[in-house]
Amino acid sequence: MAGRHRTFEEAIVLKKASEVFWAKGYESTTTEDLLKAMHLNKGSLYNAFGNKKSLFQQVVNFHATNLFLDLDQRIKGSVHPIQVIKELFREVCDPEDPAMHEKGCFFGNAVSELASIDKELERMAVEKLRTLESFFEKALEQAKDLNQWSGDTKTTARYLITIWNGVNVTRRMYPRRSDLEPSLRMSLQVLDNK
Amino acid sequence: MAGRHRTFEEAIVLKKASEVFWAKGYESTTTEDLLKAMHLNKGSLYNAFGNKKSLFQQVVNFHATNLFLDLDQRIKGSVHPIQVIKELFREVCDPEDPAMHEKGCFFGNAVSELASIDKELERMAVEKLRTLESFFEKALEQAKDLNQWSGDTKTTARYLITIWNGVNVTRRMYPRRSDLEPSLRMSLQVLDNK
DNA sequence: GCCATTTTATACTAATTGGTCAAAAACTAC
DNA sequence: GTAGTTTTTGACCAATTAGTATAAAATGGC
Repeated sequence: MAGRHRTFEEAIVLKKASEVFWAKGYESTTTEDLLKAMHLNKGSLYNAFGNKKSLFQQVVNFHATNLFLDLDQRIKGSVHPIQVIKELFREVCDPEDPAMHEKGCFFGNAVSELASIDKELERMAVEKLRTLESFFEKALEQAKDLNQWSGDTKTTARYLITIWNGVNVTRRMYPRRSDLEPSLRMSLQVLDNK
Repeated sequence: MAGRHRTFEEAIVLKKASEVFWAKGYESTTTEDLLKAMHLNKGSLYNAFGNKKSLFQQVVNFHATNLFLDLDQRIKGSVHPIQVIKELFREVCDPEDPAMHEKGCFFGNAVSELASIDKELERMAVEKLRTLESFFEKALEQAKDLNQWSGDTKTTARYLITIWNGVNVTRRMYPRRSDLEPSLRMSLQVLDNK
């Protein structure tokens, strides 16, 4: 294949784009915002990613792939799958970067914003949240096999994704860990069923 | 005071505006959308409500006033405050109009959308969600006084607002009542503490 | 009836939007 | 080196945006 090489790394510029979309949402992010963050020119962006919607779809997939790869790795080897779930929620309530609080969950944000705006993009974000739910389910099943937990896995997984969606809004109301911890502890009591 | 009278009812046009903002969010709602829904001309709208942001603020207050008036009434006379909370969540999971699912919670949507866009509007929506949380708290205290429930009211109220924020996203993932009910039942088990 | 005041209607504006285009630059294959 | 292909660059465009200006219509006090 002949022709000039790309001067940018796809993973790097997609990461940059995801930060902008994550913070500002889909509609409020302008092409100008993206160009600046990705250090690209207009032609390059449209040549490489098509258009704004297509870029967003690729960003969603990129973000999801990274997240679920990490989650799978964490759960795969673990002998304490319940702990993996708990740690995940702890990270949400007490992130290294406190600015994460105002960003919430990328997929949850997308669902909220796009539900009445763009059904195709909404369905895509919904699908990613469902994948996250299925990760919870997998972890619970694993814990069950290890006799570390008992309960209805499907119902509990759906309960957990609801807690997930919830804390990602509530953390904007109360960005301080100490304001979130007691109710989070209450939320996760279902994980202590032996 | 001389001059021509208004030909529109403020409450009616604010209701119309709230439906548009609720469905499409703040940024994606155009003045054209508002004008069409409110059956107003541009001049009338800007004369009566200032600008888009000011209109949004008035809509948020209008929506909140109506909601909290209704909630206060429901709880005021009730001898079963726990039931009032449960009914509220049932209505969310099984609304008369199924299209409500994709609209979610007006305030939660606003928080998600505006957290990184407009701090002033976000704080306003956060404040309304806090008021809703304080309503939960009041109902729980009332139940406690009636010896119908025991527990930590503050923590449980914060837990409930998190469930509220959560189901208002999860309902977009699963608009069917039967897909939401089991996990909702699990969520509300804390209300059965005697 | 007349004047002051307000609402309504519509034309207009300046800025921003997502997206296109054409030419130059950089590269591969031969 | 040259032809052919791709990426980069930046100017350009049509549509849409929130908001303004101006004039006509409607109202109330006198």
